[in-house]
This record gives sequence, structure tokens and C-alpha cells, in this order.
Amino acid sequence: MPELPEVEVICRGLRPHLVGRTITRIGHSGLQLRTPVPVDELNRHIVNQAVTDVDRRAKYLIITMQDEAKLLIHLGMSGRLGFFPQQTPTARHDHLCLLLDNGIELRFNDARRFGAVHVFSGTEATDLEPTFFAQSGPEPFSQAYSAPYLMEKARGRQSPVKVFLMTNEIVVGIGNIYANEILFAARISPTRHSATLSLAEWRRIVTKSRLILEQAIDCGGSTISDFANANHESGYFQVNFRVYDRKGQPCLTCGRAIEKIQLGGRACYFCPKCQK
DNA sequence: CAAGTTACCTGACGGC
DNA sequence: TGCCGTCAGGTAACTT
Repeated sequence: MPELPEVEVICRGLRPHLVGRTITRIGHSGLQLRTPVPVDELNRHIVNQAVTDVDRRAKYLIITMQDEAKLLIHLGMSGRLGFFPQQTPTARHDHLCLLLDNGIELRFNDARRFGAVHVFSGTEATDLEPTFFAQSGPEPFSQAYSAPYLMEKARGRQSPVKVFLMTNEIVVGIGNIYANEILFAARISPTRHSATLSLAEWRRIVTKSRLILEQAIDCGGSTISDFANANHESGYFQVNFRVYDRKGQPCLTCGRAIEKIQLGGRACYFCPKCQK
């Protein structure tokens, strides 16, 4: 999926087009995503309601309605959102359409169907933190994401630090691409056992996490094959990739060939000289 | 409990 | 041209 920067960019792109608009009708492909699309709940809690806010928590987009009901959208690996005039023919893999009161439709397209749609009534949505997000760790930009916090969480953990950083209950929003980039920027080997990192090393990880994610957001996210923001514009952070997808290419710092290994079932890229 | 594996699903790409 | 295997940004449910 889109990782945190991409979802943040989409969130900002959606906000001005959605806030104040009323959703007048929904359309559904009939196919199940990661979880079934709650069509009845959408009709009950979202339709004929005006949107009051669009936010992000972890990699979820949160659309809040006038009566406090919330629509959560997760883009999975291949999910995309776009605005189209109502009469535009729907595309293959358009799974959810939200018709707005100005004749524009917000369409959720997801080829792999790893995405998800959740609806909460006003009552259910009053505090999603202790319920829906109970297992979700802190946001990378929050105070709670700190070196002492990571050091404590890593105590006794044998798992490679890259796998640890990609674990949602530790910190949300960091997926495969940015985990690679953050560890390169922090000069820490992705294979290090989490418990062996010093407080100073965790500090570098926290600082670089925020720096890399912020830069990616400023670039409009990274475009890989199928990511586009809500206005059909592409991001350009990928030109800043220093290790991701650069197997065999020279490290931009020392010239050594970037290596690719498998870690936690995912492709992992790093410079064996710069990252210790 | 932690860590490793599998599954979900389609599309793109490289090799032959 | 096309067939086949491999891989892909995520996450949760399994097993070990």
C-alpha cells in the first residue's frame, strides 16, 4: 500500500473536495475486500450525511460525518481513490463509489482487494482509540514515539530491527519502503536484533523516521506502479530512494553495492558498509 | 509470548 | 505472441 506518506497526501487531497459535501448515494461492486463492505451500515450512517472532516490514523483514512459517524478506508496494497464526474464509466476494480451532492463521485479502486472499508455509528465512533485502534502503536510524529519508548518495547526482542519497525503495535505507518530508507538514513543494519540497539541508535531512528516521512509527504508520496493521490497526481519521492529497489547499484554515500536480502518475508535493501 | 509462515488477490514483468 | 513463475506498498490468522 501506500504507506503513511501516501495516505497523508491522499487525506490532504480529499479534504477540500469532501468537507461540506453531502454523500447522496453509494455504489458497491458486490465483491468483498479484505473484509465485507458494510453496505447496510453505509446506507444507514453515511448516506444523506454531510462530511465534516477527513483525517488519517495509521494508514486509515477517516471520514467524519455531521452526526459523528465515521467511515474508515484502508487502501491495502493496491487501493486508489479518485474523483470522477458521475457519468464517467466505472473502471475495472472500482469497488465503492460515493456520490456527492455536486455530481462528483469518489471511487475506491482496488485490484488486489486487500483494502478495507469500516463504518461506525456516531456512538461507536466517539472513541476509536481504545477499540478499533487498541492494537495500533503511536504515530511516528507523536511525542509517544520516542527513543526510550522503542528501547523499552525492544527489550528481549530477537526480531530484526527492520521487522520491528514495520510492526503496527510498535509504531504505525512504516511499511517496507520507508523502513528500508529510515534504517539507511539512521546508518543501522536492518538485521540487527532489536534488543541490541542503544538509546542513541533509537534516537537516530526516531529522528530519521520523522525526517524521511516528512520529506516523502512534501514530495507528494512515492509512486510505484499504482499509487496516485485523490487528484490523479503522482508523487515523486521515489527519486529520493537511497536503497529501496537499488540492488547492485552503488551506495550514494560510499559507492558499495546495495544488497538485497529477505527479512520477515519482505525484500530488504541496505548498504553493508554504511549500516552497522 | 515471540517469531516465522501462510493466506488473501490481481497485475506486471522477465525468461523462455 | 504467450505461457509460466516470481514478485509487489499490508495485515491478520495461523503454526512453531
